[in-house]
Amino acid sequence: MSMKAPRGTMDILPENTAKWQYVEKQIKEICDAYYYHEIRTPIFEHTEVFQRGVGDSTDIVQKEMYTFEDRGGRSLTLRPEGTAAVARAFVENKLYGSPNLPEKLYYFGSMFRYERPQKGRMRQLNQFGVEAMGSEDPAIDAEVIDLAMQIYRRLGLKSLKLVINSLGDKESRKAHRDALVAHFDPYREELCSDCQSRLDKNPLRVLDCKKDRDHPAMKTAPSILDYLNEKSQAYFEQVKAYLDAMEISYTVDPNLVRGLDYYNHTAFEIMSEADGFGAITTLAGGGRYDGLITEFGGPDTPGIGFGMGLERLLMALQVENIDIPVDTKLDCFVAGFGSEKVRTETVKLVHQLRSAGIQTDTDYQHRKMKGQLKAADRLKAKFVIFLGDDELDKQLVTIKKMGTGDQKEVSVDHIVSEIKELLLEES
RNA sequence: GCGGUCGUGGCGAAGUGGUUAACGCACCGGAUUGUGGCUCCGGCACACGUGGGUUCGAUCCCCACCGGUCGCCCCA
Repeated sequence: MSMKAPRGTMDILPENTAKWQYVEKQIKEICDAYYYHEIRTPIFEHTEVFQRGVGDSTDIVQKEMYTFEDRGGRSLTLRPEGTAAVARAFVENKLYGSPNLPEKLYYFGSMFRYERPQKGRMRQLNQFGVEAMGSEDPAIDAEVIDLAMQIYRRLGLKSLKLVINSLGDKESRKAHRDALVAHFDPYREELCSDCQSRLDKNPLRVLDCKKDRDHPAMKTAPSILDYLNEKSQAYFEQVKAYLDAMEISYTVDPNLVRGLDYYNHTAFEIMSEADGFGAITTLAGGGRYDGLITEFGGPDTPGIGFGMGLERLLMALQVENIDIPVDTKLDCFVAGFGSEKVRTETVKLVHQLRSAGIQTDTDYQHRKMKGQLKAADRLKAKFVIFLGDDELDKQLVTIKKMGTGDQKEVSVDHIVSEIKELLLEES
């Protein structure tokens, strides 16, 4: 048996971590502009957090959680999504008492879902997410959507589609739910087995079933939009008006339901329309969850947020051929060759350069001088410092500028300042 | 959980029921006694996913499993 990373997980190697870091940096800058602050919650929680937060009837809870018992017999679960945990933290730390509501939070982190991996789907996935808790202003809904779109736009993505919908408030949802059951019940036997149980547990989900998509009853199904009460209607209109004001284009899809139980009012999803993106197109999804905080024992507090898949974001960048600027040049390579005395001197010199803040590397493979030059070339070294027995005798080193091949001798005492100066000229 | 497809050195990629399993890239060395990127030459390489079966013999044929990948369900 060979040791391999578990199915659905992956190593992100140095050649790629630079891309991740770039993307994360861009996102953080945007969060800073929108004045959201980072929260870090545990990577696992008591299982109930997700059962109650996400909802018992959801796919996530029913078949996708990594749940285990710890040595103390507690049932714990690797977080499958971010919102429930942030809501738990919000209540536990009594952030609802903050004078600065809404509490505007963002997070980065790994989420875990036991699913069959495919393009754009991993068992350990990385998400960025945002939660704004404590405000029921349509403007914050629009802000959160804007923030998500801003990220994609800043990174240069073009083929995007924003879909929004309103699920209404409790009253609207109940009216719609009753209407749905009444509508589909006569056809119960004709629907797929999933939908038959959905009809009882969560009739809303019947609407986004792909198997029964073509069933005649689907087309005539009551739309949530027709059941929004006045307040819900007005709220949705206002959100759209704010999006219009920001010139963010969107499509209203009455069938956009979102899989999690906690959503109400605004729901949205951002998808990629780029060719070659694979079967899964959702880049980010989110919505309003006004009952979630009370579910965790907090005061009645509204909230809205979204989760964004970072693997999918990276994939979208690749599919749209967007280059990520990565600086791979090495400032300085020390090529030491000769006696053991030189080796010691090389170690010392490399240390000095690094201590002075100069990015420096050297050879550890016992390469010949020519091999060291090749290595320096591979590393895209700007300068190579030669240190051999001759140099040691004369207390000099030779500095070579790789771009031009120019070189000059410098006294060992002045190497650091000399290199610093040369690097300054380079940039 | 179900289905398609794939599984040969670090990477890419030929190939065969039977003596040392091509080749390319990469890497190391030499041509150039202490100087990279080009060229030529040489070298290195823990490779046929795992376990069974058929066979005198299997990397090749059969089966199972494992893994990758793509898709279904659903989602980030």
